Amino acid sequence: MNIGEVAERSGLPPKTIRYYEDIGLVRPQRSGNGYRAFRESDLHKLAFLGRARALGFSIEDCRTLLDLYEDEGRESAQVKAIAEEHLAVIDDKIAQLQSMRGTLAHLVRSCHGDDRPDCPILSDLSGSGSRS
Amino acid sequence: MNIGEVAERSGLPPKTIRYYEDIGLVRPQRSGNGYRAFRESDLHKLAFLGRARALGFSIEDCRTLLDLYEDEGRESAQVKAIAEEHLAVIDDKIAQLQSMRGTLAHLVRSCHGDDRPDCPILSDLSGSGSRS
DNA sequence: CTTGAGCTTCCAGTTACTGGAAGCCCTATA
DNA sequence: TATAGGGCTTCCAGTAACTGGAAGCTCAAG
Repeated sequence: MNIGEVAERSGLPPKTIRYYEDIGLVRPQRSGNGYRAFRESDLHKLAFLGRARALGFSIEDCRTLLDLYEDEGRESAQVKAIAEEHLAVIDDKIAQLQSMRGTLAHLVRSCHGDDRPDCPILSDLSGSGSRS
Repeated sequence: MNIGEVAERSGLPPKTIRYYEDIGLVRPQRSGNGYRAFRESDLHKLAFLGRARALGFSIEDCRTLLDLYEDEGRESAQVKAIAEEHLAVIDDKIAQLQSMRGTLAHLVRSCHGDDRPDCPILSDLSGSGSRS
């Protein structure tokens, strides 16, 4: 398989696939003409990576997960630990975004948004300590 | 004021303040010894930036907001538009994270997490189409 | 006069790609 | 057979917003 087909079947752009090879996540063979020659197992790995990335795992987490996937003697506890840690990170991010969202939504609501210059959003940013 | 005091009073690290000067967000004067000499107005700007960044505004948004803040003839509608756009971005991010969170939490719950190798998390990532 | 903290600049690294340029390879068609 | 195109290759640079670290100047205290 050439990279184009793998890209289509895995849903990853060719650039990303080449990048994943650069950083050692996949090791496709090469044809005589220099083209990458992907096996089904490479495609499988790339699809795995695509799903893991879609769940927000970092590249390094993905590398570890892939290693565990290929390690018949793994302990599922190791996988679960990574997932739980990642879940905690996601929860932190959500909490932070919701906090921002709260403040920002309040400010947006309080701004009349017309042609006049006075603006509670800017007042707040400039430090008028009116925390409601 | 030297950078150390400004850092303390604004809550921004010195490195960040120098970076903000590099990209033209603040323009402190210089003392004879080459040290940056910040005025109160610079400190005020930096605090403004700190708050805007804490709300998740991009640096370019911050630049625009700062310009609007200093423009006496601004229309509050311009500010509100930026804030609303940013709010929409935040909402998208939250939605995406919550979607990840849902899938991931489900997977974590379904993994026994012991010394055995079988793991629903890896099964899912590897593409066993068991979407429950 | 020395010591140490604080300041300076500059370079490199972070994350995970993405865009673009220059150029080879392969196939189909005129 | 010549050529046009699309796909493939590598390499370099850029993204966002800093952060770490090195080398070296400045200043105040003892």
